[in-house]
Amino acid sequence: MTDSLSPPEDAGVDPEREAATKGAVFVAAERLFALEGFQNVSVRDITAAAGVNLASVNYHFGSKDALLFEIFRRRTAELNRERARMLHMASDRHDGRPPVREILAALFEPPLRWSNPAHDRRISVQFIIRARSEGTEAMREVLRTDVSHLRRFADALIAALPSLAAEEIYWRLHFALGMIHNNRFAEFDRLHVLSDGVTRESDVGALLKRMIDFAEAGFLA
Amino acid sequence: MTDSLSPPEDAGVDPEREAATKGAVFVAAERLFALEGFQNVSVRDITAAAGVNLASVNYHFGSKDALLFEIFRRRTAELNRERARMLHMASDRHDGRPPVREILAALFEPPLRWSNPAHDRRISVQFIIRARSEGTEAMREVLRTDVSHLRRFADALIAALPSLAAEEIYWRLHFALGMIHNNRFAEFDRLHVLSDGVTRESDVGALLKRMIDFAEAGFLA
DNA sequence: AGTCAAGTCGAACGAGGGTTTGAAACACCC
DNA sequence: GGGTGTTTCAAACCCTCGTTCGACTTGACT
Repeated sequence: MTDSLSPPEDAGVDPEREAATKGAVFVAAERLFALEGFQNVSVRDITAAAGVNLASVNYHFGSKDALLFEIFRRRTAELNRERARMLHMASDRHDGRPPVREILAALFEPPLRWSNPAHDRRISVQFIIRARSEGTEAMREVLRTDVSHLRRFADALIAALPSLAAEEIYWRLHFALGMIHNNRFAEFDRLHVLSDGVTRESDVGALLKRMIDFAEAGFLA
Repeated sequence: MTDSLSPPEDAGVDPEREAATKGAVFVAAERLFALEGFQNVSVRDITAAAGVNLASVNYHFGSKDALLFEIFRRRTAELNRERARMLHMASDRHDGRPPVREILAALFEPPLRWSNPAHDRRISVQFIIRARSEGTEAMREVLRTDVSHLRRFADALIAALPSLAAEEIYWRLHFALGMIHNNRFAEFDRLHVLSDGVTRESDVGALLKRMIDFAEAGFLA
């Protein structure tokens, strides 16, 4: 959409390869928004962190809200694509009817894999989670109405659990999603305090297994 | 804490019975914050909705943030008190070692009962949920460090599940809490769209049972 | 009636915010 | 090398917001 402005026209999904300033703004904004919250970050904060001029945000993105929305669209698209890919592969492995456990893995693994401390997109995951509660009206409109991606998962779960009413599936899917959305830095901090340091957020592999175990049991109950 | 300012000194927890203006501000602010988000509501919005003068917020509460914090403290205290009461009753019924299901009921039922559309505190629940992601630094400090209330539940669960490592309990408690925090109006809207209107948020009794069933299965897995 | 503290009111202050502007710098092509 | 379109820059604009101020009203007590 905004690519018509950038001369190199890389036509790619890689933000860092765009016009240098635009990419720097994108990256700095995502980081600050994810760490500090949307309303707590000013355009001046972003441009200062990116080392570019104040007017860059409005020139390259139109407005602060449009910048936010563009980050949101790109990151959610990437996440949904990865989830759909995993679900599709699981479907292929099981003649179109994957078991609950693999459906949940397709739902949980992408955001959790990205949450690895060594991973670049750790910040993207926090951004997406934040968008869910602090997003602008435009973002919330998308989140509320665009459920096509979730429908694939709901349908797969309905097929995997034929004895369960569809209404039940929807509610349990809602619960499972809540488990993901709660994976904010602040919540990990609290858990760390509560458990006296026993829980280690860094071991995302173990966390993924725990989440799948918990949710699978809930679905099979 | 702020009672020293109100002449009638009702010494109660009922906000509406304070000095008329202060109570009106409290109620209007809670409602607006819960519905619109903390940063999207100005002091002018609050005082206009309450039908009082602009300066009332600073006169009665000190600052906008202090008003937010006072609402937060009162509502979380009420919620924690109710949860502790239910946990205590369950403990009495089972010689100090209540089963998982009753512990979860003590955790889930208070906020869900208050979420009933007919209930006054429906708005308070949404306020508390919002505080978790959009709260001020002071609120997040409390949420991060004051885990004494959760510890009671963690201990009860550890006692109820002696074969499970404490680390596992903490993680599963984290998941269960995520299920609650996801009960925002916006999330219910999305679920409603996804299920084509099958799911009914209004039936909180059925929702409570579904949540307990799901979480109990996860703990017993 | 007089006094004093508490509360209310309209008005203004000052800071911080997003956005706009117009000129300068740059890159590219004929 | 001139011309053209794009990008960068410093500065300013303009609005909203939280807060404060000083005067006025109210009510209780002496």
